Parts: sequence; C-alpha cells; structure tokens
Amino acid sequence: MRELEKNYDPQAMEPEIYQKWLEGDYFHAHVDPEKKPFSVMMPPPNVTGQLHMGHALDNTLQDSICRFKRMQGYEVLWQPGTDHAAIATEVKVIKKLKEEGKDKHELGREGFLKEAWAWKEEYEGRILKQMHKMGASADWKRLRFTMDEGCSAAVKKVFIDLYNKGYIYRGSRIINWCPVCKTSISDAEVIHEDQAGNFWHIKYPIVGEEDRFVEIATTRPETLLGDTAVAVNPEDERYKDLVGKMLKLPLTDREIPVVADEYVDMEFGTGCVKITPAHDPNDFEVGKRHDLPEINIMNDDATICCPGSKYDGMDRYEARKAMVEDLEKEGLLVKVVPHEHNVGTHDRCGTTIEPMVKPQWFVRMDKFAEDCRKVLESGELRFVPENYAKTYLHWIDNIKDWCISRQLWWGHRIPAYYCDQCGKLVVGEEAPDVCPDCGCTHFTQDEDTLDTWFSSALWPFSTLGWPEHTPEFDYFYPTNVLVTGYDIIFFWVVRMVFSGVEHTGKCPFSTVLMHGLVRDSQGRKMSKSLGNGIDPLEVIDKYGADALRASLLTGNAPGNDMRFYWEKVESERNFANKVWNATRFIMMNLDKADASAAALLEDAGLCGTADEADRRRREGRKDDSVAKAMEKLQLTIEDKWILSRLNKLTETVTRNMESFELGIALDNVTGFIWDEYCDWYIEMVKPRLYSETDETKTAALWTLKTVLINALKLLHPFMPFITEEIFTNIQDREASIMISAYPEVREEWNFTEEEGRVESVKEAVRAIRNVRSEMNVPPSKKASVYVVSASDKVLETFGATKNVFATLCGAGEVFCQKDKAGIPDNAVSAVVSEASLYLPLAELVDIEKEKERLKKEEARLQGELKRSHGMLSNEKFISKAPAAKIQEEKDKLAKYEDMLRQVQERLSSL
RNA sequence: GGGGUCUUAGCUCAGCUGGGAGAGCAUCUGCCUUACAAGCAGAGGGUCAUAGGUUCGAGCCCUAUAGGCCCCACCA
Repeated sequence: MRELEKNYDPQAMEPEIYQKWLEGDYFHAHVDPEKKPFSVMMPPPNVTGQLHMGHALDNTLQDSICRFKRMQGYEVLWQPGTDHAAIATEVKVIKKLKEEGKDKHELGREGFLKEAWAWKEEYEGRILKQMHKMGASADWKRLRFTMDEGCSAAVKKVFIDLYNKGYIYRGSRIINWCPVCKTSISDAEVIHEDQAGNFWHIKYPIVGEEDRFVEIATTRPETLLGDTAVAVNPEDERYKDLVGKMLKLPLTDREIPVVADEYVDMEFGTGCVKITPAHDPNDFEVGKRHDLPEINIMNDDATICCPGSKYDGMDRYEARKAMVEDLEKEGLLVKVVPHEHNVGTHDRCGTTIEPMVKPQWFVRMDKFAEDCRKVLESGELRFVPENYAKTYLHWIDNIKDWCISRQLWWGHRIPAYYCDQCGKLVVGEEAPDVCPDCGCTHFTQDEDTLDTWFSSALWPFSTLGWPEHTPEFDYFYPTNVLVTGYDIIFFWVVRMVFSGVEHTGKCPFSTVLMHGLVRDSQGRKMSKSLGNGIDPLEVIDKYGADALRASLLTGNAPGNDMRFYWEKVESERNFANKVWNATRFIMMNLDKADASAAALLEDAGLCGTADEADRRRREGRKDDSVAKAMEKLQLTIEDKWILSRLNKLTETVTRNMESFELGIALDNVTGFIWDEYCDWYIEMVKPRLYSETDETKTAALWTLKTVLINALKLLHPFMPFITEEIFTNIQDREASIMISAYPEVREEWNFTEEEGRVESVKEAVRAIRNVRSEMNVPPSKKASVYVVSASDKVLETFGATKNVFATLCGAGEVFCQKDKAGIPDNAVSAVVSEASLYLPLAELVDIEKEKERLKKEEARLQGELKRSHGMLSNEKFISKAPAAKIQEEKDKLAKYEDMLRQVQERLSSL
C-alpha cells in the first residue's frame, strides 16, 4: 500500500492511468458469444478542428454509459471514428492553401485531395488526443473514418442499390446554392433568419396599352432579369382582364405573359407576383405549371450572368443597386418600403443562399419517411427524453427529397459515368468498358461528391464491416444507444434510421439519448465569434478530467441545455479531493491493523472482475465470500447501517443509470460518499479505530474498506481516473476498477432495523448540535447528555451507541434512563421522536432564552398537528385515500402529539 | 404561420407513476477537532409565473393568459 499525497493531483495521475488502460487493452471489444453485447456508436467528430464543450459532454455521457455496462459484464463496443465533414473541411483547406499562396484549381483534384488528406491526418490526431485526455474508453483499435476504404465501399454500394431501386434520381431542380462554397446544399443545411430588407414596388408596362402598368413588389429586384411571367390569382377581379396579356419586362427588351395561379395571395402586396422560375422555389413550381422558360441569370459566384446586358458580371447586390437606380430613372420605381423578410443562409459560412436550377442527384424520401415513422410506432426506436419523438415526427411529416450531390472534391465521388460520345448515364462500381447505346469506350465520371451525411447515415453498420458479412456486424448490430445532441436529429438521426432499415432491415439503435447544448455562464451559445467558448483541455489542465466530467453531468436532465461554470468544476474537484482524503484516512488505519485481521481486510470490498461475476450469475452460483467474511466480524449497528445504505444506493444508482438519468445517479453517489459515508460514518467509527482495545475494530475497518470500494465502483463511470487510482492503491488484488464487477444489491446487507436505529441517533445528534449552537456552547465544552425515553428499544439503541453519540455531538458522558432522575431543573432540552434529550449547562443557561426556544418548538409542533388533524378529520380523505397513506398520517399524528406533550411538560417545569 | 419547451431559494438547476418543497453555489454564525480549510458544524432564504378547473389532496394532470428560449416553414 502506497502512502497518498495530502491533496489529489489529477494532472500527475491521469495520463499515467490512461496509458495503463491502453496497455491492459480494456477498451477493445471482442466478439464473444458467451457474453451479452452492448454497443454504442460515437458520433464521429469532424476533422475540421478541435473538440469543444459539446463534444466533452457527448463523450462523457457515452463513456459513463459504456463503463457502467462493461462493469456489469457486457461486452461493450464503443465504436470511435471521425467524419470527413465535406464542406467544412474543404473550405478550411482552401483557406489554408490561400494563406500559403496556393489555389485549389491550380493544384487540381488530385493535388487538392492530397492536401486535404494531410489536413485530416493532423486534425484527427489532435481530436484523438483530446478524447484520451477526457478518459474516453472507446475501442481505438477499431477507429474508423467516413472516407476510409470500408466506409467508402459501403457508400458506393448504397448509392448503386438505391439508384437501382429507383430511390436515387438525377434531375434538374431548384436547389440551394452557396455562392461562396460554390456548391449545392440540402434543405437541412439552410438556416432561415429574419433580415431587414426592402420591398421594391416596380411597374411593368402592359404591352399595347399606353400608360397602363402592373405593379409588383419584390425583395430581390435583381432577379427581374430572370422573370418569365407575372402571376395573379385567378379569382382576383382587379386583374382578370390582364390574364393572357403581355408585359414589357423593364430594363430588358423581353416581353412576358400574365398568368393566373392559385399560389398568389390576393391579400398580400399588390396581388401581382413576378415569376422567376430559375431563382425561386415557388416560382419554379409556378413555372412548371405554366410551362414557363427558366432563365438562369447568375454565375456560380452570384455575379449576374446576362450577356449583352450592362449588368452582366456585376455582383448580385451591386446589380440590385444599379437596377433600382435605372428603374427610378425610367420612372418605373413606385416606392421602396422597408420590409423584414426571411432569408436563407448557409449554416457553414453564413452566406445568403441563391436558389438555382442545376442538375443534381436526389434521394426520394417518401418511403423512407414512412420507414422512420414505423420504427418509432412499433417501439423499435425510442427517444430519451420521449418528447424528442415529436420533433422527429414533425420532421418526417414535412420531408422533401434530399439533394445529395455536392460540387466539392473532398468527399465520396458519385459512382456515375457518362458516355463521352452520347452522354449515356451508367451507375455502377466502375466505368463500363463499352457504352451500351453507342459503343463508345470512353466514359467520364460525374464530377460531384456526396453530401457528408450520406456516409454518416451508414455509420452504425459501415463501421462494422457492412456490406461484408462480418462477425462484428452479427454480434454488435443493431446497436443499443445513440448519444447525440438534439441539433442533429434531422441531419443524422433520421438518416441513420432509414438507412439502417433499408439496408439492414433493422433500426440501427433502440434508444436515442439526447443531450442539449453547453452554454456559457450567461446562457449564450458558445461560439467563435463571441469568443466565449471554453476549451475542455483548459479545464482539464486546471481541475482534471474527472472534475470536468462530473461538472458536465451533475444536475443535468437528459435533453436539457446547461451552463458552464468554473465554480461547478471547482466544487467537483473538491469532491474528488474529499474522496481522496477519505481514502487516505482509511489506508492509514488499515496499515495499523493487526496481522490477524489482515486476510479479512485484504478481501474487503472485492468480488472479482465483471467477467467472473457475469459468469457466476449465468451459472446460478452465488458469491458467498462476503457472507463468509461477515460471519467472522462483529459488525455494530452503524456498520450495518452504512452497509444497508450502500445497498439502497446501489439499487438507486443502477436504476438511474439504466434509465439514462446520469445526472441523478451521480448526485446519488456524491451525496452518499460525502454526507453519509464521510460526514457520518467515518466520524462514527473514529472512537473504535482510536481505541486500543475495541474488539469491533476489524469490523469497522472491513466496513470502511468494503463500502469505499463499492462506492468507488459506483462512481467510476463518472470519475474514472481518481477511482482507478484509489482502487489500485487500496488493494493490489485486482488490476483495474474498470473491469471489476459493478456492485449488486446484497441480501445480507439489508439491515432495515439498524437503519432506523441509526437514523434516530442522527436525529438526536442533530438536535444536540442545534441546541449547542443556538445556546452558544463552545465546542470545547463537553457537557453531559441525558437521553430520557419510555421505550426500551430507544434506550438500548443509545446505550449501544454511547461512544458514537458522544463523539458526534461533542458530549461528555451520556446517560440513558427512563425518568428524569439526576437531571438539573435548568438543563437545556430538546425533544426528538420517542425521546427527550437534556444538557445540564447550569452556569450557561439563560432560562428565558430556553423558554423562547421551547415556545418556538411548541408552535412548530402545533402547526404540524393542525395539518395532520385537518387531514384525518376530512371524511373524504378517510374514505378515498389509500389505507397506507392514512396509517402514515396517523403515525405522524401520534408522534407529534407525544413530542408536543414533552415540550409542554418541559415548559411548565421551567 | 405551425410545433415544441421552459417559468421552483439571491444564482444555476433537480423534483420519476399527483400524497408533508430539494441540491450545489452564494450569504450569515461558530470552529485551523490527529483524512480533508479544496474542510467541519449550525442558520436564514421559496404564495413552485398568473387565473381558473379536475381531485380527499396539485410544483406535478387539464384550460386560458403573460413572458423567455428552441425548432420547422416558399407569402413574393
């Protein structure tokens, strides 16, 4: 046994411990048919940067769950990996190249990809290091990357399958275009935000009718160049005669028709809408209905493309300004009205999206949306907390086809090939040798890559070797829990669900545990622009990974956002120190134990590895080592009390862990260790440990160690480092706490009777402490305490715990008796259930003050009695409330009546 | 416009199927007691947003109102 430093020093211990775990290969999951599998897929972090607090929370939740399950005897796979994050990475690499004076297009596809891979290697390395620092027990030997060989093969197969089944199609449709990233993006990647803008009212002259105009209102005047009609509502009396007539499109020499379409809201604006099919999703639909031409007026960088026009080549906003000026000159601008409207921006770069018509690849979503609904309704999938199921349903109710092609280089290239001669499209593993249509032998692969989420959607099975038939897939799939933030339900969760159902026939996980955002102390989102982000590594450097982890878990319910406070981390560090010092105390005393006790103490608290315990359970063998040890010990009331409390704790914590209430579970453990174990039990046990002759000393040491080790195990999933350090220090029989067996409720530790007795001692201790504090009795003053009770059982309890009681409340001698013999009249008193306590403090007592105190107590008890009487005299309560509830109330009434009698007796005698 | 969610102690938040309001931090008062001052003991502090309703009984269930937050959405 090593002697521990006075203060817990996480910085010194953590890296060493992590290294030990790696060397022990404890994180590696095996296919073991003898054991029950438990699998969790880590949401792969993007290789674009470093981890933030959100990752830290996500990671901690998963790690805690995995460690818990591993200790319960499951074969746990926590599958790690990283995501190529197509757009995000490509943008960053381009930026880096620019800084180095290089250009994406000059490098060419191959050269650029080489740079991107180098970037990936560097950042992936950083991310992994961070996760190691957090204590993540993921199976690093199975580390995957969304663009590695296996995942890429899965992507290719899925694309081809979906194409062959008709779920993937290529089409020219209106899509969201980012002029900065120069790629299409999916609807889910567009953020809608209200922006201040203008409504420009513009007159379109009617052809052939002098001085007659149609007035339209638009928020994007520059799109006028692409107008191919003006629409009015067919019911609109104002414009009925105009339908079918032609208008002269201002600033151009084109003429466009007036069409009638239901889409137009007569109440809004002027009731006339300019239709720009190529640059507005609604107009696109209207255009389809009326067979209008689509005129593309924009280049990929959002400059105007209108050859022959003076606006050609201008930026979209520059053109807007110029055109408004020109319209004004021509007298066609009616007015400009400030108008707040909704603008779509790209979630990655914030650029205003331009809707454009381009040939893209899409996934048909209607059938998959139904699949998503079915697994939820059948119970195959559930959300924790449940209300996120509504968010999920809401999304699938409003689903549209998914645009999956991206005009990027960093990503999975689409396995589609076009014949160089006739343009024939062939989808397949490789380019065909000969064109089936024209016999040409030259094919060119589609330039586009796939949306990053296309590959992440396959993550739960592509990482297990699918489409190959692997033992890992058979054993670990479908997975158990998916832990992720509510912000990516649409992006990721939904897509994994339908991909799993479609390709494997199973929902890829049975439970989705949602967590919220980690915000700053003022409740703001942590962001780079605000500069309010806190680096998890900084926190770890200051307070240790355990403290960070605990601070992220404690007091947080599933699905809720939380705020980050340094104070919270500090108090968790303090807790770690508390555990550390409790251990120090116990180890010091264990060292002093005599040789005869050594063997018993050696085994205290230990019951083998998780695997052994699991095997024992399956074979129906009971672990009787503890019962055998207990036979040799003289356990006292307080020993039995704490063992019984540990049993209750084990039950509660396990239940909370299983329902994913990690915050509550951690609170349970912390409360037990700090309050019940340290502040009560250790203090209770001190007189026995300090005594040379006490024959129950070994029992005390055994209980101290047993309870500590079990509590450490309950704490381990949350605070893995310190628990490991302590566990291996206090005993040298088991290699690591992380593979030890999780505590179980033990029949032989149920001591309900003793629990009750100790609770009454605690009540009395608190009462005495309270009185002493109120009466300003200095701690140095060791007054005697008289315990007066009519109950033999109570007297027996206090008799048996005299030393304990005296130590805890700073008493000199303790007398237990049935009457008030020998108690001075002016003694201070306190009434507890079934007993009165007296402190003779002659010279110190102020009778008036004492009376005042008792009056206060009297009033309190009278209040309780009034409430109790009220309930019990209520006929409806008596007739309708459950019998147990009524009895409970009756017992309380009797107890308070007795206490009130005692207080009043005391008052009258003063 | 649709949907969700929240409002509990000075602050941050727990409170599971309805049965005498909790924790941590902060504050105040004693203690450097031989594991720990990163600690110990004690105390103060809440009409559980408002108004109704259901119930023997509501922080919890229902309805409405006010305020906050979030998500979704094509009113030009």
